[in-house]
Amino acid sequence: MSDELIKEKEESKPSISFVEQFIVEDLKAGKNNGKITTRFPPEPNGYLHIGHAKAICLDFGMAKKHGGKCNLRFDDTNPIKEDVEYVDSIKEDIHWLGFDWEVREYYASDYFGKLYDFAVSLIKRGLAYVDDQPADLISSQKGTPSQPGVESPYRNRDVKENIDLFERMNKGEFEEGSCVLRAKVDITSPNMHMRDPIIYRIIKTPHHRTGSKWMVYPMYDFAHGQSDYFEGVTHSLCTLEFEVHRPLYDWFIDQLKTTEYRPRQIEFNRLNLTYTMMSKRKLLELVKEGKVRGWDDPRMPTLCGLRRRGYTPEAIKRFVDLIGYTKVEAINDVSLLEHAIREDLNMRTTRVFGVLNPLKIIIKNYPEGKVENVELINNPEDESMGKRMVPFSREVFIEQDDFMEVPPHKFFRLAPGMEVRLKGAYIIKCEGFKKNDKTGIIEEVYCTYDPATKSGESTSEKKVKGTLHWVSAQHAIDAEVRLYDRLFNHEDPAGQKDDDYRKFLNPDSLKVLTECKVEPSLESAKPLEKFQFQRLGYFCVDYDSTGSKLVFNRTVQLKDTWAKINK
RNA sequence: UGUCCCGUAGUGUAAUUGGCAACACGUCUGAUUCUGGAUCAGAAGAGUUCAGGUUCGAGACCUGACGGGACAACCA
Repeated sequence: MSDELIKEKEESKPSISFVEQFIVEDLKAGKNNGKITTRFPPEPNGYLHIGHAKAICLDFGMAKKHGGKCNLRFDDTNPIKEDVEYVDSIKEDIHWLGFDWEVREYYASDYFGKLYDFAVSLIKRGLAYVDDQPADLISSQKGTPSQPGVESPYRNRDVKENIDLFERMNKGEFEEGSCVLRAKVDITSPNMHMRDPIIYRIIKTPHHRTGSKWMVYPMYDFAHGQSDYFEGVTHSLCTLEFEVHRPLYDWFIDQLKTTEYRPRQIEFNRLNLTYTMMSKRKLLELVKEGKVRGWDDPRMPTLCGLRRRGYTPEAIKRFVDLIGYTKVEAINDVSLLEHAIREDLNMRTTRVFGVLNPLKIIIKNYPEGKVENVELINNPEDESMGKRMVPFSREVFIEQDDFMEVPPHKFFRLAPGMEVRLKGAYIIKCEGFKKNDKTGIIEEVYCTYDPATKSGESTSEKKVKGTLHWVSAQHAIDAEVRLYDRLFNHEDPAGQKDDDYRKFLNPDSLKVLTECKVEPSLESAKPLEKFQFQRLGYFCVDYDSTGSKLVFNRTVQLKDTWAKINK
């Protein structure tokens, strides 16, 4: 290939998603004056999860890239399920991800008046009617996906009566469930959503924003598209399951529009991740049943859970970028998410020493009482992060896994007669150990060090295969470390027809280690601060930390080829 | 028995809109390394669900199968 060809290839634009292609086509065609406005429409009935992050990135991302705005709109049409608690957390999570709706914080409930008026207008045009039948009857008259529905006996009530009834519904004169307002579309349509959909129902539970002003609330299909319309949204991006709603979305817009402007719904695939699930209802169950410690349990796929786990917004956005937007219902491998966070944390975290399962090493020829401060590089990937001093002394802790009485082939760590380097300090040689005869546990290991091998000023030619992390016993700080594993031991726990997802909960998803030792520089670490514990993984200070006790969450392990060889 | 959507290496996405499949993750080599990390070099792995058709030429277009999914909440 010629240099020019290579250059051409490198400069060619990365492909854009089908969603963006539609947007670009619309913009080029001059639709809606060639402008773009999007919206992110969460229902305030739960916490945001990483699946929402995918939608947020698209909604805000497309608007920004093409010179438009993205509104935040709470889809709060069901007071029974919704709460302000969720509104606040949703706003916090969007900001944390790095997106901003500026002053455009809207609520579907802002439009209850307009929506009501539109409903009345439909009634007047003979396009909506009050149905007095009970829910199960209406439902059975709708037919099934393969059988057309039949008309309600109330379908042809006259306009005056319909208006009167609808007004009285809203005044609270009727019981919940006693009647509904339906759009008159096509009861025989092959699309169930077109079979005279219910557009208003009576709910007497007070709404978190409008209180008891309304007794009648619009259904999703009657609120969403219209809200888009009221806000001037041009591209209403949602997930695949709303594909069958689109004809109804368009039908309402047709009844509503007075100019050329119209919003367009485009559906993309939702995010599925292996070994977890995104159902808000099921996540709520995990919380309520105490299967996890709350919405922000670091094992949860919620944004607050990932945040507490040590994930960064950059890594999440990078991940979302990697998986793309298509119409294929896919399940994404968590290993890709883990790749994204490792890549990010590798560049930004300070390397520190932390020993999870301490084993004491006594260096017999190192003077008692002597302390040396050895210099360590904070991040080999980024020189500007500087260096720090770490105390070294006669007794240090190393990882239990780093010593074996009878080492297997290719074990480059400590074993009787073997030499290893204590990173940043000296090369030591194992001369013996103390073993508890009853338990078989190695309690202490005895070594000698070679003073000529000090890091940085070594006068020795000596080389060793293994380098260990360590913490000086007398200087070590105690810490608790929480190790997380996948919450479920099935790739698709919620997708098994015959089995409840609870059956697949991983009993080992949380391991708490309380005897850990970390280097003294971590003393003042604050919640959410992130580190690489050398040779182990990335860790993040938990909110549970107190002045006297540090608690760390393991975000993700480092790749471990030794563990792989060992299998 | 319906309508709609989808089907490209193990996984997720590409393929200049018809010119004989690329990237990322993962996997496996090797180099390097005071992190068995990172980095670097390289390899294996799909002939695009199947069968027809249109075409000089099809992953892409058409038809039909097959497979997966969505739709029967007074949820969103």
